[in-house]
Amino acid sequence: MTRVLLVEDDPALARALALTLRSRRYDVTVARDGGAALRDASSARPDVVVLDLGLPDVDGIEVIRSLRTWTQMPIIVLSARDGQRSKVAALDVGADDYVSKPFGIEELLARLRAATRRIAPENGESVVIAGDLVIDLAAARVSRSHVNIRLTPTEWHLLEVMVRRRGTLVTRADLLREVWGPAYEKQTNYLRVYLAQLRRKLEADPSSPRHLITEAGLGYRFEA
Amino acid sequence: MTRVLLVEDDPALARALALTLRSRRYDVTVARDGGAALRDASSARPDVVVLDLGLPDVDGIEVIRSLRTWTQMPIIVLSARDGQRSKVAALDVGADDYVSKPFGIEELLARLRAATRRIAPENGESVVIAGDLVIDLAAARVSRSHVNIRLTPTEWHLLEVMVRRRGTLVTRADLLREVWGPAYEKQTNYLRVYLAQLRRKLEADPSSPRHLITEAGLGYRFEA
DNA sequence: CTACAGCATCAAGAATCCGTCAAGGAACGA
DNA sequence: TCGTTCCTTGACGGATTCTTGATGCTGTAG
Repeated sequence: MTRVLLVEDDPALARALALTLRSRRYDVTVARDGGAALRDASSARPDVVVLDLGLPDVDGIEVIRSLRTWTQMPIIVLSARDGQRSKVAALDVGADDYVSKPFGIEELLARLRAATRRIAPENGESVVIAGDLVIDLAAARVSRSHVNIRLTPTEWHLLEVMVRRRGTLVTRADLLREVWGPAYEKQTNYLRVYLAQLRRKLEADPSSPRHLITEAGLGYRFEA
Repeated sequence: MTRVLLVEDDPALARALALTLRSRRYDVTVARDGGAALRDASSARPDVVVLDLGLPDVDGIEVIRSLRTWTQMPIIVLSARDGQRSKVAALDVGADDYVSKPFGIEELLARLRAATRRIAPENGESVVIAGDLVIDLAAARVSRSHVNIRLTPTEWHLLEVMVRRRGTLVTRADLLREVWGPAYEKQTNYLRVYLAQLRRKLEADPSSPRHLITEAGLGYRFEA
């Protein structure tokens, strides 16, 4: 289910939009101001952000800028202002799309579909095979020698990030940011603990891993 | 330079847009109808398509659909029709963005920037080949004669800086500043130690290096 | 021929990083 | 409510990496 973070200060509009989106099977979180938006973006880990530029506390442009310091998640901007200026500014600091009020709900839905479609085909093939491991990214399943393996949510999230970038180095900061959020970039001990757990579950010989490789001082790498 | 395929049947508008885009250092190809658009998209290999929906021969929606059968290049739709329907239809068959006429040129430029920013990280040609050395800057890997080589963080950082500026001299101060920080600009002995280590790991004959060249009195240079 | 400067090499102690274990606490479902 | 699962946190030994100083090499100038 696609997770949407809706940032909207007008309670009536927020309610209406959330209702419609939920009826289309989106998982919606609502934030009422910029502060809450930044907090929720890092805690709820949405797939897309729908952001109203007119917020009570901080400028919407600033919210976009803050988000873009640590994440590439798609941001769709809503705005009553019809001026070119805010439109250009929003897109330039990293927004992906812009919808002017008044807008039809169908247009917003179409843009949501377009935004999520863009992030979906990150790696086309969703089943990755590495030795006797089979990792299905779409279905969120892992098996070893045809036996299903249970992973906790955090374990899975970590594995997913590494597998999507298989073959390449993923820095510790990248992993921590992706899985735990930008506030945890320094908690490298989390990685130690979870990598050990993943290795115990996935590797034939956890003490000499063949897939979950440590790049000392830099980060980790998933090898197929 | 970013290549733009502009699909626009109105000659006046096409001229005006092409002129503006070229003044902003885009490489513009103009197609006057849907057929030409499809042909040019496959021959000119643009980075982005700007497509007017109102074409003389085929429906713009069909053009998008055809393009999407073989390419994921960003498509920005222009349209005089202000109806929700064509907007939704265009986005749903795979357009990335939609701009309603009349639009400001600044808005189009902003959307172009947003579209190219999305594809940018894919294009980074990051593999450098130097003799039997293969250096993948994105994946942070080095191999010699197809054998993987382990580098420590500092070794890698140093090599990365030199490879990114391959062929040109990199002064000692530049290297020290990049890798160890501005406070270490005088610690030239670090360079001696680490260059020796890199040569031992990367060069066939470390005592007569072919890639990691010393420029006496100045600095070092990476040769491919 | 000798002195010297600049660079290469080597080795060893210091600092940092990694894997592992275990325990306490939070969240969740029955 | 209770029990289970999952997440967080701290500690420790061992391995890796960084730093530092000493020593060797080479070409140039006096």
